[in-house]
Amino acid sequence: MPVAQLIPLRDLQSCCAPITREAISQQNAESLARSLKALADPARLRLLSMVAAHEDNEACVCDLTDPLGLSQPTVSHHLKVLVDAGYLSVSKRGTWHYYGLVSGALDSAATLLASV
Amino acid sequence: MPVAQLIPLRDLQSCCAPITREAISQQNAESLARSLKALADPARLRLLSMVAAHEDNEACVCDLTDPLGLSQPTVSHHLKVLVDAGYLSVSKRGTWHYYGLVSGALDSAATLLASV
DNA sequence: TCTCAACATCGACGTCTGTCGATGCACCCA
DNA sequence: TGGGTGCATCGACAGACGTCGATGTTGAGA
Repeated sequence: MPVAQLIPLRDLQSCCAPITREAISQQNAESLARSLKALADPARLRLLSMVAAHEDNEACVCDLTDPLGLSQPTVSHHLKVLVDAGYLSVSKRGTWHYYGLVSGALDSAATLLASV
Repeated sequence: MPVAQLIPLRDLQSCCAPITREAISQQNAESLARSLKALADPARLRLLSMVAAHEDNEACVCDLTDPLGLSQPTVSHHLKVLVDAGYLSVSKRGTWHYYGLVSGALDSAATLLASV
């Protein structure tokens, strides 16, 4: 087998291999980065997991604050970030605010990530 | 059908549903957050995608700087972050530094994320 | 050995982010 | 109607982050 078939032909003026497909667009990169930034915090990952660990996939702030070891305003802040990013939803019943998992949100983020 | 069967019985002293499984640990949350933080930036997502778009999944800095629209030190910084997080690897041939995808790294991050 | 090119590192800067105490708001109950 | 509770918002602060120009390092070639 000739060497030319073993080593792909390349433009020797360039240092790199040719491009074989489209890269992600700037807009899509910014959108995915925003979604990932909302998840890229240990407190928020634990909040998501703790909500998922509750029956019916919902929990109220009072049950999340103590196990997390953070102040109530900080927990509220993190929950707001997760709601704004579309991972959690809120429903208010009386004085309690119930945060619930948005089904499929985490999975679709993971799918987008794997396709980068 | 009795109401008791329509509305799940709950401890009325508590505001939330009971816990049905273990939440993620603090250590695992911090580890996953570090991995996600490395990805949670549009420039780094585009870098990963641009490397993946090159034949053989590798590219050198000079081919990444211009399309990204950032300065060479900034691109170098982002590449270092991706290498430190295990998403890229470097191989040096002469003056050129080739950044290559670490196979499976993105997928395993996506899998971890989906299991939160 | 000298120069040039590719890339990393350094130092500095403005901005964003995580955190908390203080405070405000809505709801329940006596 | 007044007090208490659950939660959000505000203001402030320290630390982390993204970016760039300047400079250092390493290898190739004259």
